[in-house]
Amino acid sequence: MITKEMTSAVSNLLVLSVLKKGPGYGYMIQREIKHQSEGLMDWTEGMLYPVLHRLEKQDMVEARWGVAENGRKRKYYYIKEEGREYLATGIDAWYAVSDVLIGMNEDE
Amino acid sequence: MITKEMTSAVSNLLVLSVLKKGPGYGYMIQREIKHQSEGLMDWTEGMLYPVLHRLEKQDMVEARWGVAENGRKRKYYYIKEEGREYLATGIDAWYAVSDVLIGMNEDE
DNA sequence: TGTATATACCTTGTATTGTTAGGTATAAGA
DNA sequence: TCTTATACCTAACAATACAAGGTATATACA
Repeated sequence: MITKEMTSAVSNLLVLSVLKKGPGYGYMIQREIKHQSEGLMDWTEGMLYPVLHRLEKQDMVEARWGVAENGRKRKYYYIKEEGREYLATGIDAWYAVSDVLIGMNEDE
Repeated sequence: MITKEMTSAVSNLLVLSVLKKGPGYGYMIQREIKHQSEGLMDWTEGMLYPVLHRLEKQDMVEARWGVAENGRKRKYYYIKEEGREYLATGIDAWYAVSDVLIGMNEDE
């Protein structure tokens, strides 16, 4: 029961987490997140592409059209320094929120 | 740097976490969350009250007008069984998402 | 050859919701 | 008296997940 709000909260972070390890393109990122989450997070394209476009507009990633081995066109995304910083601070923030949630629920 | 999306993702859970320990009213819930988060989460009223009204409409809490010791009117909220269940599954989901995020960032 | 599936990109409309900015009212303290 | 804290509320705006649509090419299979 991953709420859409939780999805929203981590979408940027998960995409950047993928790109941190190397360039990626939309379809590949979608499958990678699905794989890494063991099917828990299976984003629609209407979810994925706007995220990528937003990250690009915010200068966290850079997009370049490229060609795959099979000749198919692909838009590759590369993480930028700002993206790395955003990811690092975002993960810290996630931990901070987690701590609050856990702290308020551990003592019965 | 808690994003608004993260706030959105835990707002229900934090309010229910407070009410799990006993009845509460708006202003008290707001301060309690601010206190428990050490100031990290300081919600505006325009944020808090819609959350409470939503939880009520979704039958996760019950609201009853009451009177404080000083004679001031207060709207007290009581968690319902559905609220407890939502909280439990919500926390599980939060852990699951956390695991994915951590898993994608631990191996360098 | 035809066709279904996987790959690969995109946008638009709808509903939800955080934020900002307002409003009302009472109790306590200076 | 006046300010601050307490205590509730709503409306307008902007951001965004999701559903549903669109286009196009490569591959596998009948």
